[in-house]
Amino acid sequence: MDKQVIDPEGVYRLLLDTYGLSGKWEAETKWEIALGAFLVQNTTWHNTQISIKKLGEVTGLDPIVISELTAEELVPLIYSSGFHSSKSRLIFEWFQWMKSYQFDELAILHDYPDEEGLRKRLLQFKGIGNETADVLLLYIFDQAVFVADNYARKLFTGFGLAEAADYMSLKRYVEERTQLSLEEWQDFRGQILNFGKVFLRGKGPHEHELFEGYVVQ
DNA sequence: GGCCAGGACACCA
DNA sequence: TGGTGTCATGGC
Repeated sequence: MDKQVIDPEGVYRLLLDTYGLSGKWEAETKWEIALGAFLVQNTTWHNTQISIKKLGEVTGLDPIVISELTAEELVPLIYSSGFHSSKSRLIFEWFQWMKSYQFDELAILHDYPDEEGLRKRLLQFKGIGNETADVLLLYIFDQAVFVADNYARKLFTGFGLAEAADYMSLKRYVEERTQLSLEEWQDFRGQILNFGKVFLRGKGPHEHELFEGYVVQ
């Protein structure tokens, strides 16, 4: 039984056709998305939501109000999503940085016109690594990038792609072979999360039926 | 009661 | 460059 060869964009279409779920990030503002991206690190979305709710009760998720809190004042608000020491510091640093640009991401894009330069700047924050940097580029700065997180690597590993073993290798592989609109890139990320949470669960990538008929090249 | 979740980082060889 | 310990809460 020969497997059908598909490219990374084909994987996106396959997820859409197979499961038909929405990949949209449910958030009111980009501030909420950034907070979610920081707080969810190595934590469940459930615990993240508890923190965001508490932050919302105190600050209204207003970036100006948040930027006036110290890292110490942030700790009890984000306690339930774990790693409160490092995450509170990161949130503090992030909103101070945004404040220095009058909370205007377009002003940041003006200073960092190329995606690589902005990505390097994001990686300078302690607490922002490859995955969070790409999430910020994708949802805050509207850059067409691929987030090669653990679920993405499991997904592409399941399709037999050797590059999926390494974050940057998979990111480059997918980006070089895929032409999507910004909204589709954002949806792609959401589709992969849905796949990981809802369909992969505890299964290893090779145990999922989706992988039986296809290989990615 | 151990294990892990939508990571990142410091330290080590 | 690659492997390992650490940070921490909440749900199962």
